[in-house]
Amino acid sequence: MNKKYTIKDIAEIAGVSKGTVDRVLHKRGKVSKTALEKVNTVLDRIDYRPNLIARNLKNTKIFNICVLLPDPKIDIYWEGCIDGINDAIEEFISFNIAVKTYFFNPTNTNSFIENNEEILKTSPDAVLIAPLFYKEAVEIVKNYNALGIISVTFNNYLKSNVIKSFVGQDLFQSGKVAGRLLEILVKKGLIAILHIDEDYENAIYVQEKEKGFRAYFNQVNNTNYTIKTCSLQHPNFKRSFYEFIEAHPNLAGIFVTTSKAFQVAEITSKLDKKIALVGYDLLKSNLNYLKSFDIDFLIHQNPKRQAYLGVVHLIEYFIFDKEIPTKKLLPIDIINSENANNYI
Amino acid sequence: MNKKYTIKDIAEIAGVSKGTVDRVLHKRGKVSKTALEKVNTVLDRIDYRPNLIARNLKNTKIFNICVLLPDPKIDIYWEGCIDGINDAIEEFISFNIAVKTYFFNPTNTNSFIENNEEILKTSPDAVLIAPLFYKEAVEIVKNYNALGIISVTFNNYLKSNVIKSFVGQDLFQSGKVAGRLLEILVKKGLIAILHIDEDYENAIYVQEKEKGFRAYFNQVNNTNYTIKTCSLQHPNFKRSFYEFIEAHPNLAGIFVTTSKAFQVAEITSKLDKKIALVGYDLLKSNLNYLKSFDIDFLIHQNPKRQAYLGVVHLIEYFIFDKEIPTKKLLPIDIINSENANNYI
DNA sequence: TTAAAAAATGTGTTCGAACACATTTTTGAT
DNA sequence: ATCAAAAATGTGTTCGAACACATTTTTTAA
Repeated sequence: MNKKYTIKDIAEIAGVSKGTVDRVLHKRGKVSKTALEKVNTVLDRIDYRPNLIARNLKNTKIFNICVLLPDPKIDIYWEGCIDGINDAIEEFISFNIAVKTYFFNPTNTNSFIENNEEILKTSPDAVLIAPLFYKEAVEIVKNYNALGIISVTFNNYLKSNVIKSFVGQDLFQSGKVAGRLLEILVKKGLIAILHIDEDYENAIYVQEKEKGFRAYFNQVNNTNYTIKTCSLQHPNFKRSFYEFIEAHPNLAGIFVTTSKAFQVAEITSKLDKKIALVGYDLLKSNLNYLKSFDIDFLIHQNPKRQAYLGVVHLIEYFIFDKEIPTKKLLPIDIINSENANNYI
Repeated sequence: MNKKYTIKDIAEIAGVSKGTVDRVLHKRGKVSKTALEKVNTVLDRIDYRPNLIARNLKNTKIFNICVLLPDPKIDIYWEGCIDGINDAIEEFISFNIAVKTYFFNPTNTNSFIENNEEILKTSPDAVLIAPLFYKEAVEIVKNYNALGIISVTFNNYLKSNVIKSFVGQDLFQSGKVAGRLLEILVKKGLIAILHIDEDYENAIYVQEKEKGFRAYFNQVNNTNYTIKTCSLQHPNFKRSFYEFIEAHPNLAGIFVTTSKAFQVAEITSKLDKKIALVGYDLLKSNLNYLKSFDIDFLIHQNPKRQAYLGVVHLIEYFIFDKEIPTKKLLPIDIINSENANNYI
């Protein structure tokens, strides 16, 4: 382990006071050219790293981080985020960090906007935000930037040059993962890409998954398959899905692009032929069908870890002056009946 | 955020000096019953948590952690551990932690023992150890315990009541994961469990994988398969494997229990029929065959994260008085051609 | 009762970075 | 040359926990 230098050491070596060293390090106050050169000569020679422990003890400013995400009571997918956020809080409990979580109704843009107003009242230093509503989110982060508030997004990618960072999964690539899985599950026939309860035209993230899925089959140039997109909505989901099945007797596999594979499995599990099924997310109802082999694989988006990393990145930025990665992509976890328990 | 109390606050509320509060907190020196009660009454009322930042600034003892693992130059599987260890070091760079890594030759118990002697000379506070040599490792950790040195194992489980913790993968369960994967890959026929270059009688870890694999098929009671164990060694590996293939024309799938699936793929990729293949570990040579679909899945043991967690657990124990989990099992990551890049 | 020893308490210092403010030096104007 | 202002430097303090050591109080023995 290299010797750890202190400001006092540098002052002694350079022949100046610790006040002058401090002023050089922080470009603060006034320093003569002579003193500046003396100190910089020493700094060039040694690997000085400030004692971050000491720094944080002295600094009493509390950094205020807000998290804005959909209400897990309305969409259970987001439940793990709470744990992820709390893990981050606990890990940095000794540092001056305040983290506050706000939930918006994922079916109501007004809720999104109102919660944002509440957040602004707290004068946050940074906001971690799941930008479900694209248009509104773009305006919000622009406003943050104007106010000097750092914004980081997670789960849903938002193209914007004022966002500091994105934490999430490469959805295009996850579509390719699903493609490979379905290729193994099904030797030939029709594979449906199923969007459930999504406004397909506006849901960029399901489009990305579909693109990746199709790209996989283009890439391997496998002509044994027909791929068909199908977009179904509640409350007619069941009836529409039955009609789709009857209209496509060579249906062999289904790729569900949202968390709702369990709704498909509920129906396919009762058919007298096996239809392969790949979906997303470790909801309890999905897991039940995974364990009974009615769902073959799930792709884990790990919202808990997304939220955790989003908060940790911000904390480390404030506390340790650590660079925030522009984009942090999570692994694309493939889940089967036998490894599911390791991920929940 | 709750108010953070200091020792000074407690002293004021209790009507004693901060020295007395310190003595109560640390059961140090002498404290009268009266003062003890006064302070404890306050402590019962508030959630006092010491400022760990301040504590670590004052404490100048350097905790000495050693890591003993196989030489990645000899077995590349362990290469990621270096990065994992360095990540942990970097993350706690501001704390008084010294981490030193020692490599032993994984084919030579003397090397293991000699490195252990070197470690003992440094009077470590803790050792993270990959106990490849079961018998020798048991003696070593007993000695550590007698010397008050904390030992944590990773990757290979070692049954011992003096080891503080194990970080690794549930190998039995990983065998079940492989079972489910092979069940999907192959509808019927012979599946071989292949141990390559392992002294099967002594290699508990490949036995565990096999047990898990067989347990999966017992559990689903699927009679479409015959499962056969095969143990092959270099330098006759190729010849023996060809003989095995010719002796078993209905061979449909292979489960390789070690990192050496690439050696199998080298041969199966040239056959005029497809044999499904599931192996372990993201060695470059395995990844190449995964990308060309000659290996269908790999199970990632994530040695990097094992080493990282092992070191982090020790650091947090020393620095934050954090409990070390007795056993920390990593997720059993299923890797296909499309998500591999996310894990390397 | 008194003095010495033991018990108990209180005060000051340390860790290292950040920074306020006191003090010294330099510069510019008269 | 002198004085005032600006530039520059140095010293002290703060953050909170741990702990050494000075000081006070209580107990014990004669």
